[in-house]
Formats: sequence, structure tokens, C-alpha cells
Amino acid sequence: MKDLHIPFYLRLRDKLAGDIERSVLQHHAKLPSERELSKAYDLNRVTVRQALMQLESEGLIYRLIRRGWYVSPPRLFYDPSKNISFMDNVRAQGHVPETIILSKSELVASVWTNRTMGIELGAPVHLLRRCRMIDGRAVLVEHIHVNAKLCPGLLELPLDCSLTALLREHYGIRISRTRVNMYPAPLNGDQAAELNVVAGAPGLFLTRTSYDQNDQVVEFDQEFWRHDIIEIALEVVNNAVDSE
Amino acid sequence: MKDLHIPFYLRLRDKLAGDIERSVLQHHAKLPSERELSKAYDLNRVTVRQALMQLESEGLIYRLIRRGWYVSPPRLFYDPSKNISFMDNVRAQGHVPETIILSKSELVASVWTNRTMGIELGAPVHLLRRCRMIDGRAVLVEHIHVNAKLCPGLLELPLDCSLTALLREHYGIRISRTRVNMYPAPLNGDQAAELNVVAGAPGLFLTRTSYDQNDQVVEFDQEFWRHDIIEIALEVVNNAVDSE
DNA sequence: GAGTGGTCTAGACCACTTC
DNA sequence: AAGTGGTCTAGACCACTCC
Repeated sequence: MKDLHIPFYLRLRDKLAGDIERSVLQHHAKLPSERELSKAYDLNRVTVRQALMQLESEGLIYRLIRRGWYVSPPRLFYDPSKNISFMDNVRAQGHVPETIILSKSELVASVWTNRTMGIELGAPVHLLRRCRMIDGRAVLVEHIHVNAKLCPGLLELPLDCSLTALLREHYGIRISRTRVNMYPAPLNGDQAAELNVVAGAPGLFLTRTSYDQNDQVVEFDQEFWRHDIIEIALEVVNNAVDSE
Repeated sequence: MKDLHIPFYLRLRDKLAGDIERSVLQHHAKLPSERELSKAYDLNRVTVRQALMQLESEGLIYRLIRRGWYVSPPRLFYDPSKNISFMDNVRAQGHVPETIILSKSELVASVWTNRTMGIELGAPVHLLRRCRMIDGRAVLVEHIHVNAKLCPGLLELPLDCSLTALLREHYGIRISRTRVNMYPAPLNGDQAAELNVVAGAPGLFLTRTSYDQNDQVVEFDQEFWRHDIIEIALEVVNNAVDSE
């Protein structure tokens, strides 16, 4: 005989999820404080937090650290099989994108850089860290490594737009193919701080490895997304034989 | 002045993550019980659980409900832009796949089915629920809706392999294109039970909408994956103009 | 029956935000 | 200064697994 009791934290979750779905709570609206919910539903604060964290992991609400819990807006669609820039994609879906430069620096290729980018040990590497916003809200942090030998002085150019465009226009570099990898993973302390979420909050980790005409890695990009921001959407056209 | 104190649950996380990385703990090895960890590190059990749940969300460990915590094996690569069947993909990566039929039934198109599949209200729909395993471990549950008018009697065929192959060989239906959508989301009670995880555990929700030659929806598939099982990996080849 | 994880309570202190 | 969320303790009971 299985346990059929529904725990309190899930009942509270259902109640709040219902309020959100029925738009009793609007996008970006603030929820009552944890202590208020605790009193209103006669539950311990720990239990209330369990319900809130459940809703957070479902992408229905988000939090601003030490400020409160808020209702999430709809997700941004992202098609990894297309080469649409973040800026264009956000605009196309009716929102306002923004890019902030967090830091830019010159590195020397480490063992790790050598392995992931094939750059010889000690060769120069540009590191650019940016934060991307949608409607004024930080949604992702990216660390961009660029093979500096191919594009000296890159960091002196305006970096708040498409890097691919800069590489093409100033250095004649064309990205011939890009490898995209991603999986759900929590945001660590640094990224979390930039995104104004608590360390360990759920996220989506995405890497992008871009090769030029000579099949050399030009750029290696690590993106740390808030998990509740995007929905991956792509279309596969079938040719000839297929299975499953 | 920001808070620079590292909370106890993150310190324990780091300790255990280190043990896993250095292979002090092997794949599928069982961790000490929560109470043992609690005693060994002089922390409250709630705090120990916070550390364990953090590691779980990172995909480093997984749990068997009420049995304990175990070290996760490496992820399975999955390329949504290709049409490789689950079975073939798992085998290609050196593991043993398996498919279990959970249920099969005949439905009548609801408003929701009408909206997602374009099937007229009241028309017949096949519903197939399957569970997929890797090396004997349940990794995903899928709900497959098929337009029954296009393939009467489908459910009488052997359903533990590729559906696409069945549709092609028995009904002459060819999938011309497939729309794939996905985002991180927790596993609800039912799916969680099939996957032997706790309700609300992190997961990846993936849908697949398949169209035939006449651009009709043949199949609508909802897949609920354990989050720690897969890594999405795809390659984008650039043609002509691109940006970012 | 002993041990495990799942849930829950009733407190507490702290860093930070808001006013 | 008051209120918020972030962390933590020391218990408790339960359903379930393992033996």
C-alpha cells in the first residue's frame, strides 16, 4: 500500500499555482511574505519555503534575494539550431534586450583552454564576461573566450553587440560551424550574484564552440541562464531514411 | 559589504563533490546515510539534506527514494536535431537501452488535443505511455499521442521499439518534420513514481510534435527526463549571412 | 525490527532591504 | 528600526526498505 497523503507543501504549491494560472497574481507581482503565508495557511515557515522553492523550480515564480517572491513572466523561445543573436531574438518576441560588459581581460592559454579550444599553451586569449537582460531583468551571464591570435585588439571594439559581426567585419573571420551543448545545472555563487538569485538556484548551462573556415576554434562561450527564462524550440526536417 | 561567509551546506557539498571528482566515490556508489553524515560533520540533518539536494540538482548524485543517495554516472548525449532513436543512441554510447510499456489506451480528442494536434473534437487518439531505461535504470517517461484515424490498430503492434518505423512500415506514413521543445521542469508525482525519484525532483520536459507529408500532426510526444541523465548536444552549420 | 529517507514543527540568529 | 529572506538547530513522526 503506497502513501496517498498529499504533503502540505504540495497543497500550498497547488493553491498558489492556481492563483497564478487564474491570473489572481499577475506577472512580476509580489507574493505575500513567507511569514504571512506561514500564518495564513498555518504552516511552518520551512514548509512554506518548500512550496515556494517547488514553484521556483517549475519556473512559476522567481525570487529577488532577501526581497521576496514574484510571479514569472512567460519564457523566451530560443532555437539553438539557428544563428539568431540574443538581441534580435529578444526583440523579435516583443521584449527589450540589453547587454552589460562585466569585465574584459587578456589571458594566457591554460591546459583547460588548450583542451577545449585547441589553443597552444601560453598563447593569448581574450576573456569577455557579459550579462544579458530582458526588460531590465538579468537573465544570463556569459564567459566568452576568444583566440586572441586571430583577432588582436578585439577588446578595444564596442563589445555590447554581436561578437560574430565584429569578427567578420574587423578580422574577416567567418564562423563556419558551431557546436552547442547544454544541460540543466545550478548557478554558482558568482553567476548567481550577477543574476540576483541565490547561489545554487536552478539554471541552464550552455556552451557554444565556434569554428572558423579552417576548422579552428575561434570562440568558446559559456552561458549561464536562469532556468525559468527560456524554452528551447527547434524544428527538424527529415530527409530520406529515419527511425524512431 | 557583502556576506562572504560560506554556509555549512555548501562546504559539505564541496567536500562530497571533491570525493566524487577524485573518484573516492565511484559511479553508483552509495553515500553514507544522512544521519551518519550529520554525525560525521556535526551538522543538523536538515543542513545535510540541503547539501545533498544541491549535489542532486547539479547531477552529481541521485537518490533512490527511501533507500539512499548514489553517485551519478556520466550523461547521455542527445542531439535533438537528428532523428536517432533512443535505442540506437544509447547503444551507440556503449550502454544498454530498454523500453517498457506502461499503458496503452484509446482516447477521444479533447479540447487540448485539438489545440496541440489539430485533431477534431471526439476523433480517436491512441495514447501510449512508455518508460525508457539505460543500464537497467529508468531515465524517462513518455506519453505518446497518435492520431488514430491515420493508423488504426497501431496499439496491437509491438510497441517497444521505434514508433516512426511502425508508422512507416505498416501505414506508409512518413514524418516530414518534427518540432522539438524543451525546458527544465520538475517531475510530478506520477512521473516521479515511475522514475523512482521523489515528487518534484528536477527534470527536463521535452515535447516532440511530428508532422506527415500533408503537414498533419501524426504524433505528439511528451517526454519527462531525469535532469541528470542527458546533455543536449548539437552542431549548427552556418550558411551565408549570420550574426552573433 | 532496525534503519532509511520524507515531512514537519517551533523556535533562533544573521545579513540585507526598505522606510 | 522593522521586515525580509537565508541559514541553522534539535527535536519529532511517518512510510517504506532491508534483513
